[in-house]
Amino acid sequence: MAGMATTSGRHGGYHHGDLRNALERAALELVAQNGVHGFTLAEASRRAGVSVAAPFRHFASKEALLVALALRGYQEQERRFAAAIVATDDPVEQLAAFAVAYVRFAVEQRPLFEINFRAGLDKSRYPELEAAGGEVLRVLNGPAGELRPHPADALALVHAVGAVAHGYASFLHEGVFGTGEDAVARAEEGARAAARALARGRP
Amino acid sequence: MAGMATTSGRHGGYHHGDLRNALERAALELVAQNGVHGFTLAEASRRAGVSVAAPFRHFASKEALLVALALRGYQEQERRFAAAIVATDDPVEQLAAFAVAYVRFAVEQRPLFEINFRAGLDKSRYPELEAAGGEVLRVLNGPAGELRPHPADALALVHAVGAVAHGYASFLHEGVFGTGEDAVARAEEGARAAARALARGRP
DNA sequence: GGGCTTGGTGAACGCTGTTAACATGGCCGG
DNA sequence: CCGGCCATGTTAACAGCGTTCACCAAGCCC
Repeated sequence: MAGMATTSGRHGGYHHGDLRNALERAALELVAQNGVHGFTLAEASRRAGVSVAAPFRHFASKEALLVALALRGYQEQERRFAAAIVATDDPVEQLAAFAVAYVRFAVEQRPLFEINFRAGLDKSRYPELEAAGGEVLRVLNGPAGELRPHPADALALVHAVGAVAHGYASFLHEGVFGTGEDAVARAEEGARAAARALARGRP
Repeated sequence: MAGMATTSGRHGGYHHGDLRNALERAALELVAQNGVHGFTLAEASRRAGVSVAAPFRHFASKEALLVALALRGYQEQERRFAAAIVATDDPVEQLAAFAVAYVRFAVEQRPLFEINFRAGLDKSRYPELEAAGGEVLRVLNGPAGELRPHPADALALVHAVGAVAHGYASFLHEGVFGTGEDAVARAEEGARAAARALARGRP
């Protein structure tokens, strides 16, 4: 179904009608299959049923397509983190839920996670990325941040929990915990336990 | 000096004499400048003063060159982690030193760090990598591991500290802590504090 | 000193990203 | 209703990349 040129059938011929989205979806498929370095604009064009030059009507470059997806990745992180945090009032459990949500995002949206952290996108050349990344942090701790207790070192704590969750996610993808659902569970449990330990172990 | 064809001058002409090492050094330079995705075998060949086909006498593919460097990266991690751990007998401080060493490795050997974790090398297709990665863990905790107290959950603790250190290193490279020496110090300090909190916060 | 092995060369292939010139067709004003 | 415009497709071309192949140079060993 991904090889069809159109989704609604209205634009049968010369014009695709929804190429931008079709390219983004094809890109995610390719990243899922071959990793971010194995994604190719030409192959994405083929899957969308379009010539290799067509994508440049919608994206300035291959990198720009990845940037668009990276933005979606940051938004998705934001959404998931916010949902995790409002689920409880206990600040320790908020951090634990944040850590678990981080690992789940890396697992369930692996292509987005890879694009965000392994595509080598130069944030200084794409200020939109910088902004989106900051936005994610702001959800956790900022002016009107969502975390309840707001101690003075809340930012440092969020950094520490984010770091440990990121590490578990990376190690999971690296195969350190093995493969399969067991490995995912180990990573989630490790991240949760580490978040609690960090939240309590800070004087 | 990296542009010269020979290092010792003995092989002036047709044969390079030390091409394998020259290519590895050129590759590290390129990764340092352009990131792992911006490294090009052709450019490395040019810097070594050799034709683009020459590298294939020493490496089966571009990926194989990266694998060779990844092995060096794992060895370097091993060396640094072992040194950090023998510096003290206090198990908590051993873990803290390990975390700091992890961040320092990422900073001082950034190209190796990037090749290890961002090159997208398929460990299942390069068992040597799998083995080298396991070796690093063995230094920290294994049969005859170096960590002193060896509680039952020592492996989980090493995973947690490794994860948080990896996260701090990644966030540092991502620019989360800003740029410059201050950012490095913040990452090191965060990793050290987190390691201590984890080491103590585990019942 | 002749031949084998190691390690270079140059040309060629197909694939990639990217650009330029041209084609199509949906839509909007007359 | 229709003619033209603009967004969005096409084809053709280019340079750079990884990789292979046939050929060549030179150090080495008997």
